[in-house]
Amino acid sequence: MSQSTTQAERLREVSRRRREQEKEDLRRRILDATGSLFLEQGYEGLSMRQIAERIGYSATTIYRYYNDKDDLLFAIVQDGFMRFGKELVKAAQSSDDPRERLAALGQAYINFGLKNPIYYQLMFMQRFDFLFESRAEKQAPMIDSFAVLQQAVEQGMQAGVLRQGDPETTSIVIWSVVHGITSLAIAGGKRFNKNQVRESTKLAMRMIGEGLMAR
Amino acid sequence: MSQSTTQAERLREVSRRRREQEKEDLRRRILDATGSLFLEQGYEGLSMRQIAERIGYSATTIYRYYNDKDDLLFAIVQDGFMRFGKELVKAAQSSDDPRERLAALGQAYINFGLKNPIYYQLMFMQRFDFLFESRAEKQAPMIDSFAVLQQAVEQGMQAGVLRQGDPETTSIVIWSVVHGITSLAIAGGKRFNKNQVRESTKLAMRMIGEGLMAR
DNA sequence: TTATATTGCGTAACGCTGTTACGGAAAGCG
DNA sequence: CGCTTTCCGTAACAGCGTTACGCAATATAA
Repeated sequence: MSQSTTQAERLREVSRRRREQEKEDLRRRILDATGSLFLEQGYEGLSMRQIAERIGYSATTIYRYYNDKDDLLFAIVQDGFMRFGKELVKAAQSSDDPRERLAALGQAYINFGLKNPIYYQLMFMQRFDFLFESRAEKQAPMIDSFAVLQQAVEQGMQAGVLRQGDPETTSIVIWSVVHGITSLAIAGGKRFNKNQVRESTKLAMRMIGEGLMAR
Repeated sequence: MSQSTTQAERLREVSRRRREQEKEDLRRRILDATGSLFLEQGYEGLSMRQIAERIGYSATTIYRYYNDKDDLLFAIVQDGFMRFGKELVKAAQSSDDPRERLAALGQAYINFGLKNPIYYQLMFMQRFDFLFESRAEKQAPMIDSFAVLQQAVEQGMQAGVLRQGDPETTSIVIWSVVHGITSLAIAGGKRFNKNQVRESTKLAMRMIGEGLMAR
């Protein structure tokens, strides 16, 4: 029955796993609470004490799971980039045609920003520094998101749809366009209405089409 | 000699002016201290008490000259936009050719961001909300800066250099490109080196040239 | 079962922050 | 000289991120 493990040893094992699971759960609860509170209060007005209150723990407890507030925010940004990356991947898979794929990527980028403005501001405007900060090599989600675009660009070049050149540079320029429109749309609020966003997007797409695509 | 004004009246007048001048001076000193401190400490880590200490006053005194910290920051942003606007105007005046003018504007925009990264982050990333917030109709510097670009676009369209279309939309798209490159260059730091910035700028200019210019 | 070791968490505190109520000193003014 | 206005500092409030410390509960071993 017990193959070289006593009952006590097995109990110790499951007990250890349960405690690890509880730790993971609490860590997740902290992250979720931070996320929801962040959506309500925004970047400023997000405090450790409020997060703690929401999950029913003391503020100091958070420090057993995250080094400091920046660490917690970095996790939020990571979470955002994972969702962002998924949207981009979904868009990239929506078509096999490189041209349509790039258009879908651009639209997916802008849509993400418009649907998650608070997160977008954190990820790309307020804490832009996280994007390039090497945080114990844990910045995979950011890199992956860019990789999706760059890969599409490379495919476009190989297929002869995009003009030849450095894929990274081309990706950066495309990123610049969609980021600019997105951030302007978010900040503009009422002054920059939906129609203007749509028109700008349309014109930007055409500009990319005629400025970067091969003919 | 005294044309219907007594000496006492004249004294009262100059005294009043002197006090007004002193108020203006102090207001300016607060703004300058905030600016220099902001350049050193950045957006976070800029406190009323530090500003006060730098000018030799109590922290509460600042509140006699600015409503709150946001009001003070708004003044800083205004200051930044005045300098920004001047750079743009200078660039616009550098050439009579609409094509060259637009290129100069784009380059001036990017240069401003690279030379004043701290200010650029405040103006266009951290407190982007100031851009569109109507603060007692005091947002002229922001509007003016955009106006310079939009005017150049209109001239370009009239001259047949730029493709016909809504000047505002075209301006937004151009702004998006330069803003994207600038913010990426600032945030990227070492990862996004000067050469990449130059290459991206060059490609972006060409994209604008072939995507928005008439042929 | 009992004793020891480890883990998990809260309390209290430090030095900050933005902001306000209040009082006192100085200057203007008749 | 006396009154009024202007100007500014002190003290305080509530809140912030963060840390040192200690207690209680649990796990482990005898």
